[in-house]
Amino acid sequence: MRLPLRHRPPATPEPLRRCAHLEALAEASVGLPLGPAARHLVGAGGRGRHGNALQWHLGLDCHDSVAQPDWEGRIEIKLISVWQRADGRLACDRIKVCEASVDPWAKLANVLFVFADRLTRVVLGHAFFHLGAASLGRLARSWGVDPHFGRPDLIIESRDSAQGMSPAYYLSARWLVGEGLLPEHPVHWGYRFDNRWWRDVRAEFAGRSPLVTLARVDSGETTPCSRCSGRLRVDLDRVFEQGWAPAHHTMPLGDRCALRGHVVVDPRRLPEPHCASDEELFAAVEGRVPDEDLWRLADRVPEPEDHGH
DNA sequence: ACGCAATGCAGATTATACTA
DNA sequence: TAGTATAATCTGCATTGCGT
Repeated sequence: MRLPLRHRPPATPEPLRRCAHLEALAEASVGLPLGPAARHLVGAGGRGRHGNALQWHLGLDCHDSVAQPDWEGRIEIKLISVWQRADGRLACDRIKVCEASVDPWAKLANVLFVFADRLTRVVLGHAFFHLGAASLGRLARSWGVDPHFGRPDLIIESRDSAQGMSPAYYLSARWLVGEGLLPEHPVHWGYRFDNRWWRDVRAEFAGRSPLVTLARVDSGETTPCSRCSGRLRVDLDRVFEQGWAPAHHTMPLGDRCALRGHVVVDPRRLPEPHCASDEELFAAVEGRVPDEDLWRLADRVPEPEDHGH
């Protein structure tokens, strides 16, 4: 259920904060696959595991739900899962800001939003956001409007549980679009997402998510599996038209490929990685990066002398 | 009537506490 | 210390509702 906001919006915006080091990392994160780090990281929780993986790649520890912004106490980092709509524009879900006991206005004062593709978990881009006078004025309308019928962009929602409530602040997906954080025009990167198919496949394979494989041939009825010596039967016309298609793994079936759903994707929809080779990106998306080959973005981006604070 | 997008619920998973 | 039960967590997905 929805509740009234607990924190009154500030009368004046907080100052703009920036950091040249974080800007360099954000720029380098294009084409960063989050899957391997999410899988291998100890303590990376199920729901927030890709957000934790991003923080690890940026050189941070995975501490969640702290009142202070993630980066040097100045800038909050938020991972947004995105997917393509039918017309090629990007869409996203609403995001959690913080627990209802924490001041969301302070958290949102300066934010780095990082957008990752929902199907492949590859970073597509980012946006720095400052809650300045204009955007503060818009978001402040959420204070005082009816939580249900006023359609606020910042809400508190709590879930009934036996032990009481666990209320938290959330930002609507509408707000992210309205503030221009997602591109308004169709994009060439990322994939559509079919949640019905995703759910059915996960249900069929004991809750495990489908494995992603890149199409390596233009035509025919199968494409080779990069994890084993088998092949994937797939509608390649659909792959190159829609971006991806469900696939069936034929025998022989390697250990990693057994008991999993499969999807084949058009590799041309992956972004050009800024800080990795194409082969590193492909291996990560296809889930064939051994622990010892796991690399960290922060180790590849030199820290500038002047952070420009 | 149909397909897609907005909305809100709760499943799936991990963290923590507790027991043997 | 290992194993089991309970609590806490947030995003993924089902449903609703709208527009064509």
